[in-house]
Amino acid sequence: MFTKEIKEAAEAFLAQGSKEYVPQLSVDCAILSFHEDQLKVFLLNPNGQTGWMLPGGYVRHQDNLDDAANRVLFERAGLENIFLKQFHTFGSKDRVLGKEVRDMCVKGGIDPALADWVAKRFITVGYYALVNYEEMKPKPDIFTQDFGWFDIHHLPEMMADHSEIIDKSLCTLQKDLLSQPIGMNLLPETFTISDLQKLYESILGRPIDRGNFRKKMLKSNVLKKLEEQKTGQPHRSPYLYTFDETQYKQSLQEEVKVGF
Amino acid sequence: MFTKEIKEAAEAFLAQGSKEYVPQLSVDCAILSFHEDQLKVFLLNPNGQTGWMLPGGYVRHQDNLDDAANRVLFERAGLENIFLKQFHTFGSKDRVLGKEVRDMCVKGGIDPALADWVAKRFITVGYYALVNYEEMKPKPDIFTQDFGWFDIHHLPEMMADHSEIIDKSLCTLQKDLLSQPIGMNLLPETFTISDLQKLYESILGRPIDRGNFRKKMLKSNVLKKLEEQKTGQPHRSPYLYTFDETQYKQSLQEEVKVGF
DNA sequence: CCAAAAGTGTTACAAGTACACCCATGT
DNA sequence: ACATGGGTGTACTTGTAACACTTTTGG
Repeated sequence: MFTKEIKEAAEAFLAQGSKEYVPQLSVDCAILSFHEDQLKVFLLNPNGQTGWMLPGGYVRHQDNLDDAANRVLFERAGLENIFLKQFHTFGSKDRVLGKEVRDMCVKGGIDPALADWVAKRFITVGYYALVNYEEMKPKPDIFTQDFGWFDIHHLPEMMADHSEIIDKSLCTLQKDLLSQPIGMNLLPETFTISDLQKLYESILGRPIDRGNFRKKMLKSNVLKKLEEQKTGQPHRSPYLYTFDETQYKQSLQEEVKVGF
Repeated sequence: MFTKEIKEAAEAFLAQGSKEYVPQLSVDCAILSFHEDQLKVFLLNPNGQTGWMLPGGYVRHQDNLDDAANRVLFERAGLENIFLKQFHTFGSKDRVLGKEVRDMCVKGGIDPALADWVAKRFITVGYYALVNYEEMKPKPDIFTQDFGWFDIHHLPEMMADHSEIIDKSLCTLQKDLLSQPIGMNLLPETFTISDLQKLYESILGRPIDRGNFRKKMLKSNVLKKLEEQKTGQPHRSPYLYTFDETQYKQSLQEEVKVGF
């Protein structure tokens, strides 16, 4: 199951972890992207396990909580300066991976005592990240046997409460859609209005009226119409757009208005 | 500074704490109420300190995170089954009360080594609670020298990052106001529309048009008009209202609609 | 009677909803 | 030419904002 090098790396990681990290605290990242008209989430399948999980990490004593989440993103996805937002902290007393952890150690010939600190009950802080599918460079860590993208509306069998975490991240994203523009992080540099609509529909999980979506988006001023058109399809060529970064960031910060 | 009994209780608490609680993790509660036309937050002033802080607590190994928050509410406010909502987790690496804790121990004649676990860097999960001012029965704990209600828009000097936590709780409540009815927890059994409006205005921090507020509230169906009127003021007697609990809870659960 | 709050109505404008219509493109 | 998606427009409904008018009350 483990090569000699990986086994040694795993032992080294486990041996130092109990000193280096804040105990019983982790961060988990729902890394989301948009590909083939689907909102997808990046998942890992750990060595010797059947279920899938979110990429996560621990919080070093000298790190802010957000630093830890950014580190996960950098180490697993090779991405920096990404849209990343904390959305909820999960603290059920049953959040324990003791069995799975000991199981993995035994299978890999590692002394399970080294992993005692990982086998405890963990509180995890959930973050969601929005990334571009093409720019993402997934990097497995030593405990990963497989990884990949999954349609967020059709998840595989998940470990522990990770499907609940994903549900909550999606729910938060849906609410954020109310008051914020979304897309600069998920779409390529240029795109059509139709692409943007498909993104919104995949997030909301329901169809949107074409004409109304178009009007609302154009009125918001975050889009810049380009001269180019997208060709190669058996239909009328749509115009390409790009985000006006200044306007986009401005409307990200605008406060939500209550109607009275 | 400490009586003998309190000193012993404090020592006992500190001695067991490092075993009983998840290390370096706390919950803090912004307990909010409405009184004298102001949105108020309940604060504590610990022994020998000049600044104020939110009531908080630690998470027992056998407790869910939410249980810990509910315990704080019960121990400090004598309240059960209260509206309580997690809103953010604060994890700056600088969240350390080492100096203050050791200072308090020294002043109180307690061995500072007992408080080593409290003096570390803490990650805290923020909750806000909505309570009825009259029903609240504040109970000081052994480390409290003073406590009281403060206008959330005019806070006293706060310890550490607690003013930031309160700001975020208020901001969250303002956003929640968009999609949820608020008031059943904060107002007495019966109230006038004007009372409700003052509550909304104190949360939002800005005036609302009287006529429009009234129409919007009545249209939402969460209010039941009573026969009684409120008398005793030198003006026209307003009708009293109460919340329709069924409708209220229903609209609490309704999902936010995005305009498309 | 009067000041001030309560209850109600009016109007203008913006936003959301549901369509219908023509246009452009590769096959 | 034609099916299909793209771009645009219209009519209807609903929501928001600002404000005016009347009613009721205790002093």
